[in-house]
Amino acid sequence: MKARTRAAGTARSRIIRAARARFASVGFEGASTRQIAEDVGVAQSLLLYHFASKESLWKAVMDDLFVSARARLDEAERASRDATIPERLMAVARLIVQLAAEQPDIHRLMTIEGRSESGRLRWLVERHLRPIHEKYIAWIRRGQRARLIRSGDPVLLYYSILAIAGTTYSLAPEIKLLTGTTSPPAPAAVEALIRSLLQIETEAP
Amino acid sequence: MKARTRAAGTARSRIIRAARARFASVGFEGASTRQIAEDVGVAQSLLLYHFASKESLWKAVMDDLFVSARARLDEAERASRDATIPERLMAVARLIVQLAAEQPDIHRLMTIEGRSESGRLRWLVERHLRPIHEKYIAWIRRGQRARLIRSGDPVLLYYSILAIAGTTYSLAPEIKLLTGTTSPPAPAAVEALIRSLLQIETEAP
DNA sequence: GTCTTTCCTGATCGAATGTTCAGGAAAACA
DNA sequence: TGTTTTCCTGAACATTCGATCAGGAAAGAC
Repeated sequence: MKARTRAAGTARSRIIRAARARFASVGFEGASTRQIAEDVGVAQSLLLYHFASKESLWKAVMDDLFVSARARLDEAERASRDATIPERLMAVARLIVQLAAEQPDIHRLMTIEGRSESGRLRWLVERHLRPIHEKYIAWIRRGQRARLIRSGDPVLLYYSILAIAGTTYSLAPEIKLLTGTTSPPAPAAVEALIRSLLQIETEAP
Repeated sequence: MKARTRAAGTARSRIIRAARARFASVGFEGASTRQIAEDVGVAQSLLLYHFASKESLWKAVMDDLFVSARARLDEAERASRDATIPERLMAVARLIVQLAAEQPDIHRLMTIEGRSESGRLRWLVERHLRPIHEKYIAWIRRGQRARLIRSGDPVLLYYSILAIAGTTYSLAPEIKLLTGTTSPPAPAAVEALIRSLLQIETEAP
């Protein structure tokens, strides 16, 4: 049982990883199952054995992505349990920047789906996005009531955080072509930008 | 001659408009010429009569987009000719926000191409992006030397402006699904956010 | 009127798309 | 060992893809 599931697991997970890259770069409609299968080095029919359809493969990619992301978000929340709301928010923002830097595909996948109201977007919002987003938007609102965070539409502020963190790394190919710089900005610099966006003052030690 | 070119002009431009929408929502690979033709209500072969290939249609869409955008940018520059560098930059930022609000497809098209190093991205960077971006990044640098703009990587700051302005409107479908709000944030609110990001102080009248 | 250029359609091409299915290989169970 | 479940392949399906081409319709030139 062990060897079998391990072998199956690697094949399945390698498919998911290749599919994530394809979906992230050319979108759902643009990605082809044959191309993904070739990336992995398996028969194309294997994709449809493990996942009933192209769409359910896409859902599996998203589930895989968000399961690990949400686990790390929970961890960041627990670690900052005793801090102030703005600092807890910054702890989350720091992780978001880190995730975006490690796996720019996350932001690519989400911005490619969020632009048109499709069934996949609805699925994504209800299953993964809403639980995450609503929590942190509520945090922003709390911080604003305590006058510790910049005023203004909390949704706009929240999406600005995601935009800065994500775009910096998901548009790396464009920025590289434009500037010639090989390495993207350090997460610390992006984090500092978000801090000044929210007008959270740095704590004196 | 007049009636003919007018009729041709409208057919051609209607194709460009429909192609822009399709490319923006499903990307280059995901968009199909047949679908675009159906949107316009013409034969698919007409697309390849006016534009030699799908790729040259995409380039025509981009040219059409940037010709008008750059004209308006030039106008904003001229109008703010006598202002300080930070205020000139804010005048440009205001226009960028306005453009993003009017035509969210612009940001969608650019973020969909900038994520993978393709021939189309290289074409776009050299033909349109570089002349625009390098100018404003130089502006940021000048403002920083005069201590009128927040310090930090100018490229990061510039792309953060684009990210905030664009994402707010290009992800409108997602935000609408998430929050239920029908109307996106007012451009003035986004502009104020950019101002505080750059730490540009509001002038006293 | 005729002639010529421009605009547009329909049919068609080979290649690629997602999906289905029969059957083989491999592993786990007995 | 033999049996059963799981994993995987190759061939085939109908549909759609971008592109080509012959020819008709429309419009301007003469």
